[in-house]
Amino acid sequence: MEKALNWDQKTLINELTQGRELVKQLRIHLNPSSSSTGELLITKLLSSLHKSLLMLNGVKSEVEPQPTGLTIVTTTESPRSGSGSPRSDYDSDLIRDKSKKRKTLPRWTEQVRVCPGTGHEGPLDDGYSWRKYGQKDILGAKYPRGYYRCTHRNVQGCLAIRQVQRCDEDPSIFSVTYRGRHTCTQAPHLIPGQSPNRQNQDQKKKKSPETFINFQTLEVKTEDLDTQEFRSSSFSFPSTSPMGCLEKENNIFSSLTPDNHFMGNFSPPFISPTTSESNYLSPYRINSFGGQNLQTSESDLNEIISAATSASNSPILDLDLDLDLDFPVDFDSHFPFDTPGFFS
DNA sequence: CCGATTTGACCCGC
DNA sequence: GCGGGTCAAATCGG
Repeated sequence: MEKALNWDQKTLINELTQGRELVKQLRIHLNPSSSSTGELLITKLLSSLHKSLLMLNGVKSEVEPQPTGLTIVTTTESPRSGSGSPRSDYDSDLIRDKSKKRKTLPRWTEQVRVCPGTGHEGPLDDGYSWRKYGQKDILGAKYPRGYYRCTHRNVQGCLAIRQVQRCDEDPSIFSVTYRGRHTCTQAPHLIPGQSPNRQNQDQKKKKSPETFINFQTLEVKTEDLDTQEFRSSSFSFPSTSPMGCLEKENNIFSSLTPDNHFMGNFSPPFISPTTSESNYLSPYRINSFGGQNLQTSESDLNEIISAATSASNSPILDLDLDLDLDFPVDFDSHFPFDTPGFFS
């Protein structure tokens, strides 16, 4: 998307990126719970690398060289105060209680490609249970846009929403827009590393024989974020052909989550069973603390946080703090989110 | 029977 | 008025 930087920069970025990945791997190798100091150091290291990368790229993003050859781009999506915030039940709540909420819901878009050759395509499954509540033909778009919300919306009040739209030119590419974060404690199948062979399903049962098997995140766009991260998100579902699309990479889940760290917003359970046996270590944690993949989301909070960040010079304060009132914003940056029941 | 999807109507911001 | 987003009744499917 973005034009390429000059070669030196690219090389530099490449190196930094590699360094970052190495650090992440190092983190994995270290017993995460044993050394908080080590963890902190790593976090800081990552932060430095991250900042360097950001500086190189400016605020906007740039291509991160992919070991897999896949190009992932992260871009900032201009905030659109958006149309349509009609009254849905939950919307009404939000609107009545705090009208700003809706507009500032964290939002990011991912370009996801269904792997060709698998013969599978269709609804993307990121590990969460989505319930379709609408579909709409979009002007200028060849394919309709599907609207999904978290299945547990009613039960747990989870406000996560997802919009899926197939790309005009390349039907194998879906543009998946997420809005809001999952506040629900998702089903067990969400816990990656636990039972890799049971990660999709929940939705797409019926008439869509097409079960999503492999996809790649090509692009991640975020909105309301001033902290960007290049995302190297390439992953594949092992359902049929784990290596269908790409070779396994140990950074498969290095930076998948656009925003959620602990809330588990979009943490696809892409643990290739052939890739990782790290049962003892939840990738969530890795993700979460991949550290700076996290971003602030709510624009309002954003300001506050960025201010705080620059002021305190805290390394990883660009955590997603869209916790609203549910959560104090002052938790420690190296809070042990690996606590399983942390949110329940 | 229950939960998910479909689909036309409705709402709302621009 | 238009278009995007959501609702909700009807329908589907296990």
